[in-house]
Amino acid sequence: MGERKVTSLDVAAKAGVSQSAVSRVFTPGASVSKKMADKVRAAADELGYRPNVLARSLITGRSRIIGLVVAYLENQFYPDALERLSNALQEQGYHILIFMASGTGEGVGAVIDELLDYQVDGIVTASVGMSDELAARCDAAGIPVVLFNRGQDDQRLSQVTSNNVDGARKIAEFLLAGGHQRIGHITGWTGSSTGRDREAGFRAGLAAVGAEPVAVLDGHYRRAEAAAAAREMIEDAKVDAIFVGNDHMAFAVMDELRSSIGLRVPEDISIVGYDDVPLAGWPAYDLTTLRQPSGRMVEATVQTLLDRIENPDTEPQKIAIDGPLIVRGSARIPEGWT
Amino acid sequence: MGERKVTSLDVAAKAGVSQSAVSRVFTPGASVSKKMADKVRAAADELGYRPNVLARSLITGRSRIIGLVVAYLENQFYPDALERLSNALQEQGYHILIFMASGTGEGVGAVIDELLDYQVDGIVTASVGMSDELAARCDAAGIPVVLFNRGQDDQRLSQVTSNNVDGARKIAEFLLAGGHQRIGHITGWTGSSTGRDREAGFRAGLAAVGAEPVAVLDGHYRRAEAAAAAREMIEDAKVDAIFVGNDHMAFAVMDELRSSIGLRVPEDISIVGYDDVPLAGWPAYDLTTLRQPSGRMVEATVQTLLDRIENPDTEPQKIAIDGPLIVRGSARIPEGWT
DNA sequence: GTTTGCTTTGCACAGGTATGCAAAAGAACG
DNA sequence: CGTTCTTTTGCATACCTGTGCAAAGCAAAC
Repeated sequence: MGERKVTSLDVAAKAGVSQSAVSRVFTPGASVSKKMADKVRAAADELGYRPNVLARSLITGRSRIIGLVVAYLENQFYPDALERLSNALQEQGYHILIFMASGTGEGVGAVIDELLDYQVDGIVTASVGMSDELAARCDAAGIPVVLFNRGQDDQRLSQVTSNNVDGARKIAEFLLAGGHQRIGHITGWTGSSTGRDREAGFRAGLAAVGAEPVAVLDGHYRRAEAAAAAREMIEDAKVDAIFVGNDHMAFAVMDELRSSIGLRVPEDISIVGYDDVPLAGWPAYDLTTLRQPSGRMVEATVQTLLDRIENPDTEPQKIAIDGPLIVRGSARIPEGWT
Repeated sequence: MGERKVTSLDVAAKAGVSQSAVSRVFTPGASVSKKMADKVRAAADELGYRPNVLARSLITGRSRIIGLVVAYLENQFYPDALERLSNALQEQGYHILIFMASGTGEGVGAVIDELLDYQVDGIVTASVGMSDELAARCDAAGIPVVLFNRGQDDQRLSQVTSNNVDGARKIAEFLLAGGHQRIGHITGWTGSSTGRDREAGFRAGLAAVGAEPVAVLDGHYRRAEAAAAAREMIEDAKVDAIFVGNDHMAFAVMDELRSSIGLRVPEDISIVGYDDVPLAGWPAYDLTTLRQPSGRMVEATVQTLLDRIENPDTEPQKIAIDGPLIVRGSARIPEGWT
C-alpha cells in the first residue's frame, strides 16, 4: 500500500531539483522558469503529489478555512444560505468548517474556542450572537467575524442583514392597504436583533397612520410556540391578519389555522411571513412574504470577510440590504396594488 | 494589539519548564505530574494559550477533520442529516469541512482532490457517487470513505443507507392493500443506487401478487421533473396512486395535482413518499412515507468512519437500516390496517 | 570580452507541535 | 543510607512547506 504521503522533497528528488523549486511551482506568482515548471509538474503528476494545505498554513499563517457557526438548519433559510456561502467561498479557494452551536450563549463560547484552535481565517455566525468577551477574543486573535442575519452593537463585528426595519414597515403598509382592522404580530425571538428590528419597523409602519397591533407575542422562531401564539391571538384578540416574524413560523401558523382551527387563508385571515424561503413559493403555502435577498447577503458577507482577511486594517461593516415584498396568496391583496 | 499568537514555547517560558512539558499537559494520556500540570495550566490560562490544531496534525498525521461532500441542500433530508452528523462528530472531537459538489461526476473529482489537500481523516459523501479512480485515490491515501444514502459496488467504500428494497416493497404492499388498481412510480434518479433499489423493491412488491406498475418515470430528484412526470401519468396512464421516490419530489407532485390539476389527495389519488423529512409531518402535506431513520443512519456512519480511522485494517462495511412506514393522510388507508 | 541588469535557483531556516530516548527525580525497600 | 525500580522531565528531532538572501545563470548592451 502506498500509505506513505508523498512530499515536496520526493518530487524534488525525482525531478532533480531543490525542494524550494517545487514549492515555487505550486505557489502562484512565484518566480519559476517554464522549463523548471514543466519538469516539476511532470514529476509531481507521476507521483501524485499535492501540497499539504496544513503545512502550508503553518508557515503562511493562513488556513483558507472559514468557520461557520450555525444554531439549527431546520429553517430552510439557513441551508439555502449555507449552500450559497459554501459555493461562493469555494470559488475563492476558501472552505467552510462547520460548527453547531446547539445551546444558546454558553455553547457558543466553547465552539468559538475550538474554531480558533483550527486557525480559521475568518468566522461567520448565522443567527447566532456573540458575547463581548468572545468578540474581544476573536479581535485579539486578528480574526474577522461577520454576523449573518443578525446584528449587534459591538464595533469589532461586521454584520450583514436585510433591512429589517424597512421590510417590516412595507408589510405593515401592505396589510393596512388591505383594509385589515385587527392586526397581530408574532415576533421572532425578541432576544435577537432581527426579531426586535422587525417588530420596531412593523410598529412604525402601523403608527404612521395612527394604528397599532392588537396583539404581539414572541414566537421564539419555533413552530410550536408560533402555532400556540396564533391560536391565542385568534381566540383572545380576534385578529384578522398576522405578520409572522419569519417564514418558518408562518408555515406553522398556517398549518394551525387551516388544519386545527379551520380558518381559511386569506379569506378569514391574512398571513404574511419574512424570508421568502423556497417553500414559501410552493402552492401548499403560497405565502406572501418579504424576500431576504440571500444571494446578495451572501455576496456581501464574502466580500466583507475576505476584505478584512486580506487587509486587516479594514473597518468592520454593518450592511443592511433591501428586499422586495413578494405578494402571493396568503394575504388579501389590496385593490389596485402594484 | 495582541496579534502575536501565543505558542507552547511562550507558556513554557512563563512556567519555567520545557516546551515538551507543555505539550504533554495538553496531550491526553501523557505522563505528567500533578504539580507540573497545575503550573502549566495556570500559565496557559493567563496567556490564553490553546494548542494549534494544524501544527499538531502536521506531526500526528491526524487532522480531526472529516470532509463532507454534498450535492444540494434543498431536499430537507440533507440539512437534517448534516446537523446530526456534525453534532455526533463534534462530540467525538471531529469537525466537518464542507464541500459542495455542484456538478455531477466531473466536479466531484476536483472536490475530492481539494479534500485530500486538507489532510482530512475521513470522507462522507451524501447522495454523491465516486468513480473507481477516485475511490482508489482515497484508498491509496489511507482515507476511509463512507457513502451516505447511496450505494456503490466498490469494495473499498463503506456505505450506509436505509433498506431501500424492503422499504419500497412495504409501500407496494400498502398500496395494494388499499385496493389501488393503476399504480405509478416516479423514481429517484435511476443513475443512483437509491433510485434503482427503490424501484426494484417496489416492482418486487407488486410482482408478488402478479401486478406491475402501469407507469414508471424518472424524476431525477427534481421538483419540476417530478411534477411533469405526475401530470403525464395522470393524463396518459390514469393512475390512481403514485409512489414517489423521495419526499422532496412527492411535495412537488402533490402541489401539481392539487393546485394545477385540481385533484384531491387522497380521495382521487394516493401519494406515498420516501424519507419522512420533517415537512412530511406538517399538515399542509401530511404525507404517508417510509421513514429513513436518519438518526441511526448517522450513528452508523460515524461509527464506521471512526472505526476505520482508528484501526485502518477494519474492512469497509455496507449497512442498510430498516425503516417503518409512516401512515398519514396522503394515501388511502386500507381497512383494518395496523 | 566585460559589464550591467534581470531572472532563476538553491541554501537554510522558520512555523508550532509531538515523541523517542536518556537523564533526572522520586518512591519503595531493606 | 544505598539500591533498585518507576515516574517525570528535558533535549533533540521530525512533520511539510514558504520565503529571504545570496549565488548562479542568462541576455543584452557596450
